[in-house]
Amino acid sequence: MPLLTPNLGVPAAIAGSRPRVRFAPSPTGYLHVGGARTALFNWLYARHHGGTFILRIEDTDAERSTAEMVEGILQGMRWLGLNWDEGPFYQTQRVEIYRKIAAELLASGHAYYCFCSKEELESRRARAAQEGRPSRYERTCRKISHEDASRRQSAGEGAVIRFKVPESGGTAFEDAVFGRVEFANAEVEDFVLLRSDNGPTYHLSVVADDVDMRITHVIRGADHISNTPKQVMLYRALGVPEPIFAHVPLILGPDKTRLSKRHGATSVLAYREEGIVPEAFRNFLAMLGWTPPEGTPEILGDEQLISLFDLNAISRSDAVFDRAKLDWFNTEYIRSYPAEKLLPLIEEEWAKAGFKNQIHDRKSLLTTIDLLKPRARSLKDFATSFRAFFTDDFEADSAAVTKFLNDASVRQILVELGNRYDACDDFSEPSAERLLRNLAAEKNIKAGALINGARVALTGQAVAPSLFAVMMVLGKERTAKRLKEIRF
RNA sequence: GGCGGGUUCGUCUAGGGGUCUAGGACACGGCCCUCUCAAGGCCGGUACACGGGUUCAAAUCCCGUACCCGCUACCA
Repeated sequence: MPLLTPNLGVPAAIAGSRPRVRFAPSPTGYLHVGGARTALFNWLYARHHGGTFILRIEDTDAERSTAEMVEGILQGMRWLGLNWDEGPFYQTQRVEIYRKIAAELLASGHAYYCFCSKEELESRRARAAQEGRPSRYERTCRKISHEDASRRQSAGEGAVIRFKVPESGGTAFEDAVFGRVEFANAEVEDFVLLRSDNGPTYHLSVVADDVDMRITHVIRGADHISNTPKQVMLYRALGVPEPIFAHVPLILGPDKTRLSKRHGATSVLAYREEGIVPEAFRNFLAMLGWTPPEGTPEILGDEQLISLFDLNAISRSDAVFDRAKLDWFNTEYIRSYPAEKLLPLIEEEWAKAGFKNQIHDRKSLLTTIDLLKPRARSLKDFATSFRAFFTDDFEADSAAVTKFLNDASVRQILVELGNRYDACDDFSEPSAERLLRNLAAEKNIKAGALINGARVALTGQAVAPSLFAVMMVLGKERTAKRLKEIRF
């Protein structure tokens, strides 16, 4: 019977203490949904165990990293509510650490200088590919004596530092999600640790930082599985205990290929733009590849997510990003939030849309929101289809007008209805309904036709809450006025 | 190509030898409710990639094939 908690090889001192996890994005792009989920899992794990969540920016690729992307990632993290306890640390500010470790590895005989030029390597690779041979680095410079290498290096000859990968045997690790994963060492090339510009390579900087930051659990995308043996070798060469690795499967587009722009929005900030509630997005992301214990509902707020989350319930197969399900989570959250909680989110939406709310009485604002929220699919609805509830400055949906306000006699009766509301003393839901139905009977028209027409006159939409509830929220004045003066 | 991994309804998944004529959620279809649209209630269809084993018994274990994903850089 295999236990579900692997990697028992980790020293108790590390495994037993409070976990320290990190999210380490590279600012070569915005925060995409895959990265966001990785960040979320790290955050949930840290919060569940009372551990520490660290943010580290892996910006060692000067060519492709930009300050804007860093800002975007930070914004995305904040919007998602993934607050970090330490950092953000920037790798470009920590290069000394990496150089020191590279020098250590060199001194201990675990690494060596390589003088092969990029061009040389490239043509060798091309040739190998052509001949159908594996295009691994041939370890040419491994033969150079330590003395010769140091001499050439200090004479100014360009060089990189490569790791000496064992030529036989295998390197295995126990993944918390995938179980035991093993690679033949012969498949792993002598990878570069330090580039000729003295900058670290990914493998060096991650391991150096994870060691330095005392990371206990490396929770990251499954695209890193193949990199892991290299990193494991580094830990071992350094004589440092390995962390627990947990690789989480990737998120795919609807066509089951890697999620990309062609599939629609991949930046988490785009979902903020679309009126998604952060908590709904978190819940949705958590369910992509992770399953709560049997019998738990799928709508899980942050506290529940934190208390239920665990690494062993993470799936091993990639998951398709399902927009319809995200929207469902969003509607569930919107309808479950009290109006007070919704209001600031809606105000943000109004600000984005440049919309001016004309209801200044907080109480009626909240009542209106409560009436509307069960029908909201997105926060955006409050600035678009629900517009007529918050301002007199609204347009009508033309399809709704042709469907329910085409008949001149209906329009005429609506004016009459407006007059009667004006004149009535008791403007309550039952009386408003009674009044309308009586008028319909009087004019020999179906109440439904009048109701539908009135709805469009009042809201500009064919779709809205129950008409008389709408009237109450609008108030007598507005209701009467909109019925008497239909502008469309 | 090589190496690593994955494969249960359209999607996320439950399940880990008999309890599976395979369960849930989203989506979809129908009906009810009804002033529209949601919501809600009821009903419904759709899945163990394929082929071989092992076993009294396989969605569950083994092997192979197919397909998909990842890695294969002085990117991360």
